[in-house]
Amino acid sequence: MMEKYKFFDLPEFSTVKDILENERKNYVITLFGLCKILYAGRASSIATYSSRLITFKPDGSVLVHSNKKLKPVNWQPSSSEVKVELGDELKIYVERKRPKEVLEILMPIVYYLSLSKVDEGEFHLFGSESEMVEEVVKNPELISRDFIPLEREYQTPFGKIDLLGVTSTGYLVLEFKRAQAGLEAVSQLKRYVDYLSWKGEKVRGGIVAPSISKSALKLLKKYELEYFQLSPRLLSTIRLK
Amino acid sequence: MMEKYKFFDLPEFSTVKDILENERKNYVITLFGLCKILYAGRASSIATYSSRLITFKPDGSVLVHSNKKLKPVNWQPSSSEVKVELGDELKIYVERKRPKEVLEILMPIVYYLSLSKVDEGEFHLFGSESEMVEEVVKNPELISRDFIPLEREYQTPFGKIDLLGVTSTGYLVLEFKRAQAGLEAVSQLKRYVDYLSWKGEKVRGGIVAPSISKSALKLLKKYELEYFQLSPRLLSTIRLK
DNA sequence: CGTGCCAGGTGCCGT
DNA sequence: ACGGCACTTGGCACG
Repeated sequence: MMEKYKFFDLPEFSTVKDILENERKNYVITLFGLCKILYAGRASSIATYSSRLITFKPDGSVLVHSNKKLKPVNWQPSSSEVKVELGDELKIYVERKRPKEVLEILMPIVYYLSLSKVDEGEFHLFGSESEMVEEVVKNPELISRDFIPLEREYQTPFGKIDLLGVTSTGYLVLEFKRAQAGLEAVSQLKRYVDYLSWKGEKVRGGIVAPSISKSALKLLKKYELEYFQLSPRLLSTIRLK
Repeated sequence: MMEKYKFFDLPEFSTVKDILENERKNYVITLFGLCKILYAGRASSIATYSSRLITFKPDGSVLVHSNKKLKPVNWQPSSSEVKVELGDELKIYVERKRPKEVLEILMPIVYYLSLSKVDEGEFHLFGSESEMVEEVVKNPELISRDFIPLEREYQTPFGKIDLLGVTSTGYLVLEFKRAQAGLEAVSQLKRYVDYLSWKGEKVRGGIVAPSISKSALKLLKKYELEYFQLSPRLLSTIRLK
């Protein structure tokens, strides 16, 4: 019977190697120790010797955390291979095939190692962009009296339109944003509208978002596009105090 | 003298509360246990009871990890406040002021708690977009014989231009990408070129990137923009085998 | 597998 | 603080 968790105080390098090689698929493994880290792949980086927390997940993901922020200092996405070499320092290589990337972790000392039987669990998120689209499809009058939705995720050679519909004046392209729309949202919408125009269609375009930045609104008007205010619906049972 | 690390096997709720309240600024604290998680803020979510790893950093960031992927299931960015309530379950509230967001962690059991004195360390990254711009500024002939760089990060009302320069035919707007350029890059460039055109300037635009997607290239040509192939330089001492 | 794009994106730097 | 934008973006869905 596999244990739920285990802790090794000042483990020998050989113990760390053994565990990383044989238990990596069964447990989330956390190392705390001094480490220097070299990364080479899409970019390259050096993190000088410092004490950090390193986490290995069963799917091959690796995270190296400092004492600040959410993002790891270095990392390797899932389906990475782990190799360990013994020596004066413990050397851990984490390699990814495509794109080819290598993470090299050098550890003169490992203060502790822990094994944790972590589960996946169920997870539900509310308030996504696609939920906004659904709401408009169900209640097209949120956009205008004469709006008729035609197709979600309408494919063009230059990206897909969140929601394509028609009004009395022709096609209406809608681009949804769950948070405030910025310049990028306007440029994206413009790209889709341009495409339909090139095809000779009569077409309008609109951003659907809870808010829009001032410069985005200015650009929107320059391009003769429109803005429709709509917020994502959060789960009613979860409320801020 | 503060210890480098510490481990608590099956800690009492009161111990967890005490440590979270008094040592949070000094150590990275890791909890392993069963937990259910409610999140409400920009969106809302529910993660049902499951064993997960929870990390509290001194700056207030909190990460809840499952056994898969790089990204935490739930999280809270730095400068969040932590409150702990005792009861049948341990209740941990992590609150953020702006935007107002709450993370509620319910734990019927904590298998272990660990304290780790994690440091920040030095970090250097090579191969960023700004390094590509620097290279072109130093060697403008990488673009063309007659290209003269004028200004980096040139501000327009519709975003900033990575590098603005002139050639014998007028202005040249350059948009850099460290990885393959896609449709978004082209739309972004078009936005800047449009702006200078509206101002009545004679202007060309180009993407500078190691590669460009097929559809992006097609769009680029539709818009009469250009593509210049250039890769970011990685650190020479770090090489893939 | 390439390509597009959303994300509770995060983080950084500017006004 | 607001806003624009890069990021080893990560992650997913779809051709």
